[in-house]
Amino acid sequence: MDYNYKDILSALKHEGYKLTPQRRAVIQALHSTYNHMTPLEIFEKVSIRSRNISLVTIYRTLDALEKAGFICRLNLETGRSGYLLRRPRSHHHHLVCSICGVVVNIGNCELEELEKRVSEHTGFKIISHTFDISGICPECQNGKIKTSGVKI
Amino acid sequence: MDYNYKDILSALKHEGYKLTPQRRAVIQALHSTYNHMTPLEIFEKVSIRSRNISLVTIYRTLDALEKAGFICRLNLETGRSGYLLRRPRSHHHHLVCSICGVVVNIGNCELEELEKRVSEHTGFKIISHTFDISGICPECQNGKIKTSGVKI
DNA sequence: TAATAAATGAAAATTATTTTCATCTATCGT
DNA sequence: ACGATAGATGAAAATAATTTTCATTTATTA
Repeated sequence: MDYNYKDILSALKHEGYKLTPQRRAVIQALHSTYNHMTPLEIFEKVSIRSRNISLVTIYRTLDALEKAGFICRLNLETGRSGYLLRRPRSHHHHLVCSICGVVVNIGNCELEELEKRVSEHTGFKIISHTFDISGICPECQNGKIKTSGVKI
Repeated sequence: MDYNYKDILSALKHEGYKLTPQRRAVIQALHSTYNHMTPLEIFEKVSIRSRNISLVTIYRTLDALEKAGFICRLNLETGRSGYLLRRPRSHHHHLVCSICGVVVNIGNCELEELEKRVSEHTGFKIISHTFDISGICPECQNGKIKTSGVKI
């Protein structure tokens, strides 16, 4: 089950956040695509419609949304951060195309068993794992130039 | 099999890099610990012995060493980069303590099978994967404050 | 509708990293 | 050992991402 726009608004409100036009705009932007966006990209996207938002607010909103668990943060190869709506809500990983940046989710994470063995072997108390795969998506393999998202 | 100081020097030379005192110092610093270090930390460590190195050179040397495959780069939780000598040379992953930063290697990567399934399912040509686990090491679970490395 | 805690924007501050360019030096052929 | 030279270095500036500060505004709730 994915989060939708209304889900997020009411959940945020329930957690004590105020529903400002800026926050609505950021959530809407994230909700409108399946691709990851950097804070700057979100800023640019949101700014097309209304001039009433600053990049700082984007950063702050993304922090809040990430803490509240509504979005995923990607460590992009460039060292920057990319964000996308959490789809699905359950634990999953991301497959990111090195060329066009399209993101495909990988569900059915099968790493818990490995994680358990690692814990037993090292004595670490495991908090989390990240598993990101990069590769070339089918479209880019065919030489098409493409930058929009695809849902799988 | 790990890389050692001499291995790296001769391999670098063989690849056309000049063996400058600065590069020797960076390699030595990386070789002296099993923990990851940021470029700044390496700079500070190296600067204790000699004043003859600039942070820029650290960055450039790390780039070269990473391209040549002698060191691993970690995407730290802070969004910064941490570097450590490639030990062992073979494919492996890192378990990083969220508190003290100690790094433990995880060999016998068992993700190739998963990677293959992902490739078949999505049509992506897989280039690489990252799998990083964070947790609390045994020492930090016991409340000890500790910042030095441990080899496992 | 008023009170107020939280959110915002503008600007500056911080921090990481890269680039530019003049100078220097490790290496190689003699 | 010596000189030529491609490559390496350092200083400073440029770039870029992110965070902080603080005065002002606003969504919420009584």
